[in-house]
Amino acid sequence: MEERVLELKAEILKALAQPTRMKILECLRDGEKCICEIVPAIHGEQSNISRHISLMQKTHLVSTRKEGVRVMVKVSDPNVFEILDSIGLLLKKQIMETGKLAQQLK
Amino acid sequence: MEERVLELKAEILKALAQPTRMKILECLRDGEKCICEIVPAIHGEQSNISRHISLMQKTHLVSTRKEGVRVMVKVSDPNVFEILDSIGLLLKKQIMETGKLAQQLK
DNA sequence: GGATTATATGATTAATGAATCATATATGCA
DNA sequence: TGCATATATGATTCATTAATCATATAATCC
Repeated sequence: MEERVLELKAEILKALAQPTRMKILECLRDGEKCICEIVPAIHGEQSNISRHISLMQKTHLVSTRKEGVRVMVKVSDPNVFEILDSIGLLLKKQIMETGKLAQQLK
Repeated sequence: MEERVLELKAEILKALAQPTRMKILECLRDGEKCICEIVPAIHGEQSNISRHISLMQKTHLVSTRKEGVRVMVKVSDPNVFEILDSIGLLLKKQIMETGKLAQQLK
């Protein structure tokens, strides 16, 4: 596979691979939300959330539009949720097979 | 979602989100391979590949078994490939919609 | 036993990432 | 105009990561 394509795929995966960003995405499952709603919903810091959203925008995971002072955010492609769900299933299987949650594995 | 589950999901995604590791996984699409085959196949450094495989083993993406001196590696769950493929599709759509590859976006 | 091959690991370096605080910008409203 | 609210961003700190070199361990074969 082309190196550049590999890097782009890795970039998308990296953008998904962070708890705070996953929280933001989960928070957007039920559609577009304003940043000022997301911040309290996930108990985050405004500046931190702002950076995470900006990062996900650069990787095209989310898109934004201004509405007055507010910035509305939505997930660009519903497949993002499918991917997150697949990871969830994978984890569930791992837990059943290895007892992952019980262990204190890092 | 539970914090611990989020972290585990993020860990899996992080383990996927690295070009060298993705190369190793792609290399394993056609089944189990010995590390000494993987190293030249992806033009990698032995010690580096060793660490990457060890990391993917900890996150249960791959499993290994010894066969003499050699260590045979395989992907633990075929869903891993499905997830990689989904990312590929997502990227393809992004490229069509945004011209990602053309841009010099980081 | 000694050489060879395969793999793992300690130590180091350089790069990147996340969080935080303080502050800047921008929009809307009294 | 001035204030309040929403968001972005510079600077900093701390932690994590990937790669590399050198070396250690382990299995096989002569």
